[in-house]
Amino acid sequence: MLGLVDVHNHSSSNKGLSIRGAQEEDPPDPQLMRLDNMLLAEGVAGPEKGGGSAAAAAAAAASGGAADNSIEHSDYRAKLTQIRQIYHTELEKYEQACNEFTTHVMNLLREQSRTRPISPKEIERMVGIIHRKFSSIQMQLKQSTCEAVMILRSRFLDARRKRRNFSKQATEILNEYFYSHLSNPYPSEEAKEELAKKCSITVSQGVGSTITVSQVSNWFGNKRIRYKKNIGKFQEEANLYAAKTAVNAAHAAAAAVQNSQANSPTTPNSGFQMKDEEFQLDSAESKNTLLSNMFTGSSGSFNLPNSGDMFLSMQSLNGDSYQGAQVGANVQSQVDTLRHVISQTAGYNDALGGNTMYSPHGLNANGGWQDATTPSSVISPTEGPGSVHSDTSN
DNA sequence: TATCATGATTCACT
DNA sequence: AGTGAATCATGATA
Repeated sequence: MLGLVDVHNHSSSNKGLSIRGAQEEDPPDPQLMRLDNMLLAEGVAGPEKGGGSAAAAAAAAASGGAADNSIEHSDYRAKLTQIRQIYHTELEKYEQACNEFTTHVMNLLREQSRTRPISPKEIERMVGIIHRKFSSIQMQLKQSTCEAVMILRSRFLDARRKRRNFSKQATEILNEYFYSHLSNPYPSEEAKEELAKKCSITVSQGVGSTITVSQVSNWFGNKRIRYKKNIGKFQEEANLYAAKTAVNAAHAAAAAVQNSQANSPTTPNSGFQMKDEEFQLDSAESKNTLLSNMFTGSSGSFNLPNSGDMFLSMQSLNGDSYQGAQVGANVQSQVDTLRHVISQTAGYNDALGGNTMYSPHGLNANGGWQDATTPSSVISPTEGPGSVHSDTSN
């Protein structure tokens, strides 16, 4: 049985006086057994190595959570280690105190034995009392340790079982990504990690509140499905974020234009300018045609020498220069935003119940998102299933 | 307290 | 393994 104060091992200094018997007298306490078993199971008692990881894994398995538990695990382990340390420190203190007290009593008895006869039975009785007293103290320690572990564990589980809303900033970051990648809202593993990191940095939900990659995945899963289910409901939100990112895109593009003009002063007119007057076209249709031409129908598979250079990117889209290779993330985001902004300025009425302003260009006929890596997935910004430009023009 | 919003879970599918 | 869809469970709000 672990953790019981074994005075025998420490009482060699009690010359001549036997102090055995205390434990033999006590029947095994079932409650103490339970506490010991639990502490062992939780990795608080027992061998130091790997303490708590099994329990954390068990807790994770019990919660049925996804694979991305490393952060929670390390959190859990760290706290369990803390509890473990406190437990062992206290235990040691109690052992020491018990020994010291026993020694002290022994010395007293020894002194008394000069003036009166002291039977071994009396000594045993005294030692028994001391041991029982310290055992009960130990029991309390074990009990409170168990409680601490239970609390930690329940918190660990609750954090995953209970739903907690993300902070506004975190939701904003996720939404910004979603709406600026609306044509293909499937962040890569790296992007998810990046988002999780970004959200966790920005988030101030309190101690230990991080957003994990699986939470990002959950969020995008939910978002995609809910967006698709009721695009109209998300119109306003989409407009908001598109406008937001459009500002960034415009800034980036303006900077890019400046750059490129500095490099080549004789910019051809066919170049893409981030100015409204460049899009002074008659109808939404023509604007969308322009866009369709610009993107050659691809929802975003083009090769960029410099993903941040909007102007050069657009020029490189002419002809067959796009390769269907890796999408420049920044430009893709800007492209999505621009599509939205352009469709937004195409004369649709905001008052029309909201299912017209932001056409779900990223959705294909089956209601699924186009695969951005498939060059054949030609889709016009407003030619998706939710496209209602013909309706709204009436 | 009813209702909606939303994060998490489950399951089937590819 | 990643995703869509359905569903659950809880938080927020009117």
